[in-house]
Amino acid sequence: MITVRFAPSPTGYLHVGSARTALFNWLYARHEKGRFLLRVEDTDRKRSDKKFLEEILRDLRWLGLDWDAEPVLQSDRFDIYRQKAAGLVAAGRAYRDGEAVLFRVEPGRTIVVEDMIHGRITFQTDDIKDQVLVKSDGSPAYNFSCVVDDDFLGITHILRGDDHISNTPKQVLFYEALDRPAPRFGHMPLIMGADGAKLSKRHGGVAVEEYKQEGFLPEALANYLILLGWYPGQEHEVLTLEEAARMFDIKSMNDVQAKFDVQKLKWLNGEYIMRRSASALLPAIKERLAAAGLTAPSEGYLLKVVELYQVRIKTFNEFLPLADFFFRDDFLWEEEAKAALAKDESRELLRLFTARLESSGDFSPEVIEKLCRELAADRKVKAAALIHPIRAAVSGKTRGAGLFEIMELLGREQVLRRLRSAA
RNA sequence: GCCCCUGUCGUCUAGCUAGGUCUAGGACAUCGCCCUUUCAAGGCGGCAACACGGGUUCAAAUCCCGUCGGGGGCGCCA
Repeated sequence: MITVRFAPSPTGYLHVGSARTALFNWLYARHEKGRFLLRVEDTDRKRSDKKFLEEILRDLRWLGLDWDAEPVLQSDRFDIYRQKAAGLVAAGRAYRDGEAVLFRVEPGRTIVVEDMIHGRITFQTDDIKDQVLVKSDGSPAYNFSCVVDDDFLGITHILRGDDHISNTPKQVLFYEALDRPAPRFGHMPLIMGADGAKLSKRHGGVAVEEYKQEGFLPEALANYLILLGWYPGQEHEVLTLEEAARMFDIKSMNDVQAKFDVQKLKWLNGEYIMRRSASALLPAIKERLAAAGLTAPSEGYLLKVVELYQVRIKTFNEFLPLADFFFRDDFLWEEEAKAALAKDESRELLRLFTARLESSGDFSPEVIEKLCRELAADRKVKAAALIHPIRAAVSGKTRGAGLFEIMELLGREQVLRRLRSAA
């Protein structure tokens, strides 16, 4: 059985690149019916914070990941590392330099790593200097604690970022000195920003949390992230984690760095939003309403609004700017909407329409539309010439859901009030 | 400076392991048309790539070499 791990360092938020690493490890474990473990690399006590760890775990769960054992903390295992290091000193493989312990790297050797993603990679020990095992303050150096713990946890496969490639020969040397079998390694290319530079804030966010706040669905983010470096095949781009786990094949992972494309993420998110039932979208929408200090008149009302708009938004944050008028009278007016009411003829049409609407007892979309088209015909103008001003008066927007459905939802009183004040 | 990874449309990629079926396929983005009260959604269509230079071969996106480009590493950070 295979065992893999994700080893976050609790010194900050969960980076989307790290999230992708975690995702692929999870995918591999689930596909192989193996185990997925978490190890917390909190050896730097000054920078590590329990709060960060909790956030990271929360974000991993949010993405849909689960793990098979309680996370192991490296800060609990300092004695072990020191013991192992002392053992290497006793065996003559390491030496003390003050309080620190250094590993002696034998020159003139070639280290060959059969990488699961890149294939064979060779290194020369001449390029590697002696390695710190234990620092002067007694804490373990990264590569050493990493090896000790991966061995302790029974890790069989290490899937990590390309930035760890140069750590690999050092770690291989440690396994050898410890007389322990080394796991298989697989290094996946890093994600870059749209301009090819390191992914940063200006590319649209680096933290998983930021995407959550932007209004992305975890399923969409996870889906997008696994598409960066792995191709499930045509017709299979939109898939759940479970489907991905079933189809996953580490041999088909790409060995080329990929650029993070927010456009495609948005498209995917839009796909998820539009395919989901409106009621499933309610919690996220309610959050946005609450943040703006708004409330919906009723659950049923909100549900209908969402049904009307879920096909038109790519993220949840796009909802309110488009649909605020359903929840407040002081809604946002687009400049183009104001322009639609600027002409005297437009307001004249609006007044005539308002009068006809007032005298109608029925307020169904069909009747409103009939009234609208009749008036247009009577005045010998195109229906659009009337519809646009009405939309503007009622919503302050030039775009949105079908006007007659909007009006029915808003209700007779509210619509008439807005029409009168706009005319 | 040294070491390592890598180079197919703007982006993600299929194809490369076993060279011909590739006038290089799909998706996102973009452009146009249809639908239509608008915006979406949907349908149809267009634009768009084998980094460059050598070599091997009857034949190269696919194999080999070099150049150039992108990225990572060389911490008592992780």
